[in-house]
Amino acid sequence: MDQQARTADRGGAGVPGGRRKQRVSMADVAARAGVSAQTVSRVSNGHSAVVESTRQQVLAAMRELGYRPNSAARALRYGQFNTIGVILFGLSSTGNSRTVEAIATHAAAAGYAITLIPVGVPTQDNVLGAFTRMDELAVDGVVVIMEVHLLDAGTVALPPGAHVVVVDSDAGDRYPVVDTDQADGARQAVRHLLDLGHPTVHHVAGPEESYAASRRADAWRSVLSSAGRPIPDLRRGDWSARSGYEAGLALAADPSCTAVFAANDQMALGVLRACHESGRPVPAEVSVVGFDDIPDAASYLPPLTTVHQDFAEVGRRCVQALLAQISDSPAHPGTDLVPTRLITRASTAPYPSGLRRM
Amino acid sequence: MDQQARTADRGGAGVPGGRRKQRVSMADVAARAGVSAQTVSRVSNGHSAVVESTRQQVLAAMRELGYRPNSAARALRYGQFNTIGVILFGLSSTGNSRTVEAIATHAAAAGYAITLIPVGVPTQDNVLGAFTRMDELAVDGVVVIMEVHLLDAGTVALPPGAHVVVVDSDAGDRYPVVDTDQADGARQAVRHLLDLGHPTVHHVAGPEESYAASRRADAWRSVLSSAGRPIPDLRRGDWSARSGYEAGLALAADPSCTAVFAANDQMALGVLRACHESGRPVPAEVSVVGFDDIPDAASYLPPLTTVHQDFAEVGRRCVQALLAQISDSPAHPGTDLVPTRLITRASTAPYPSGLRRM
DNA sequence: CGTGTGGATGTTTACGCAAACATTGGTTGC
DNA sequence: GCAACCAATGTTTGCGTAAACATCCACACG
Repeated sequence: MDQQARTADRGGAGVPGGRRKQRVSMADVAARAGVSAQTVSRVSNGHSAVVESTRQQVLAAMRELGYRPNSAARALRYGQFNTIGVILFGLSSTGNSRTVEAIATHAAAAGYAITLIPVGVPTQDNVLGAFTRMDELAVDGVVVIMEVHLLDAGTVALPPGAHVVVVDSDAGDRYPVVDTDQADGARQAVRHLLDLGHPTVHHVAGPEESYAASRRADAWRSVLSSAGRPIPDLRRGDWSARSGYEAGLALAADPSCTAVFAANDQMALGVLRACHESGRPVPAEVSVVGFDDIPDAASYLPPLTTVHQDFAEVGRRCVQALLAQISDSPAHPGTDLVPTRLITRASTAPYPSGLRRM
Repeated sequence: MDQQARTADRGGAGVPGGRRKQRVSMADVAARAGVSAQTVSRVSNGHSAVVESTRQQVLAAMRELGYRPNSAARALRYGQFNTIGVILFGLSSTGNSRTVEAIATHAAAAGYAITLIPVGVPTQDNVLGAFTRMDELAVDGVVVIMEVHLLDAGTVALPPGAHVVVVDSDAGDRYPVVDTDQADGARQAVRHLLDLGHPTVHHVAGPEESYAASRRADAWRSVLSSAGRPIPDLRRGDWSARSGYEAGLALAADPSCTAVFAANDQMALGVLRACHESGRPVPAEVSVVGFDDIPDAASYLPPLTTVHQDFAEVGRRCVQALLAQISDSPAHPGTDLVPTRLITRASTAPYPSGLRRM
């Protein structure tokens, strides 16, 4: 009775109608092929020499049984999982999904899977919690994509000894950081507008907590300042087109405003709409530059001049840096900047311009 | 420096200078607390009764040593990983990232991590490969987000016995499917335009391979047909704003075209631009409806009337269905439709209209 | 021919955890 | 007062894998 029950819930009953996915193990393959489990292991990993005939037998057995190595066991044995963890705040935000996709792709190419933990609210506790979870999951390294000032402020200290790469942060003195060259991108944008003859450039910035937003705003300010131009009050949005629209309405109402640098394309879209509705044609009266170069930007009205960000490259470098760390161990703090470039489209024009309407 | 000895014989040899992240195991905690490993396990899982004083001692030891359970060992023991795999084609495509985010969030709430494998080119081999990888990773279930006709065509058969939920596919007869109610959304869009008095509705469809695109196009055709309206030739885009723009140029050149239903918001954006550039104001001369309700749509010129899709809900239901399957086992094929609703904004207007310009 | 040599394969063991079983010591019930 | 019992805790075992070590056998060489 006991015996039976024992066997039963072992193999897979328990649940009504439930055949527990009985995995095929090396032992099964070994039995089938008439060899030892170790030989199966050798074939599976191609390590030691196995005589060809044996090899074929084992392979055949594997095929017939549908054998798949169990990565849990492997991980237990090796202490590593061939998995990279990604902790991020907001997957749907413009660049993040593309960065993650690139990370996943490159990781996959190196035989790593990626495990994702989104953090809803970026508090210290949540980030640390995510890290703990990653630790339990025995990931080999972690990419933290956290645009907010959490890591740089030093409020959150990542577990020492863990392999980690940070994206979009100012923690370059303490962690290896991969980031888009925010400052240079913003400089290009502002200079472009200045070069067109605009006396100064207004800025619709991203939220205060955002590291990228600060960097862009800082660069904007510094270019204006070193060019000896007046620095208008900065308007803040929250990255959304709606917030850009609101800021844009205010800007459009100011006749002295002829050039706007929005900290991302969505907000630029909002500015475009605000200008349009306020009867200030773009680019005839107002020039607008965005940031990100999302695919849609080329189809805005008018097509948006913007700063192209190479998210895929960011992802690639993350994986590269992480893998280097995993195999080489020593992590070198420092910031790896991915260049940006200005894409000139139809939303910017020389100033002063003939008052042609668009 | 007892750590040295440990490190030396434990994992850390091999690599020069490599201190392999020496994990703290139950045995370590047990030793520290002066109890058996099993007791630590009991405390860790809160299963059997442990006397309070012992419990506290163990907890203290855990804290001091920074103990984290090793999920690899756990997975090996239990045969399951508390991980959900997500296989998808194109993370950055509009809805996917939001769906994935919702999946990750809900999965996390249930104590599951998610592992992501993006498939670059959706061929049978790649999908199967991803599945194999998931299998190796010993995930407990898999969500497949694959908008292309791969699964429905039956070309790709998912491994039987695996717990799986499919998003965005027509495989409802063979797998549990969670999907947005594409057909109903499209119907709402087309009816809306018809109700406004337009004699018929043109359609800019998504790519042929896309399941969602087919469903939307079918619904469009069926509404027109049952209303006894002429069915214009359908134009195909590839979801991008650019392709929408190209289709839009052709449409705008046709004076009989007064209403356009674009299969997604991006293409609608392109149509908007095409109409604008062709001097056919929206909505005065042409009404345009999109699909998805991406956040930006509200800021288009003019703000876009579109069909709202609840990606988060799709993600939620995926997890729910998958978890039910994991604990209950029997999977019931069938399609779970998440409702859509039309969001009326400024891109649609009655027809015929006074010829006011926008 | 015996002895070494080395290649092919088998056996043992440990990775960290937890279920099953064993042990201990203190109650309870008759 | 002793058997039956229970609660707290310890011991054994096995999950699937692969490194380390142990065998075995064929072949070469003195």
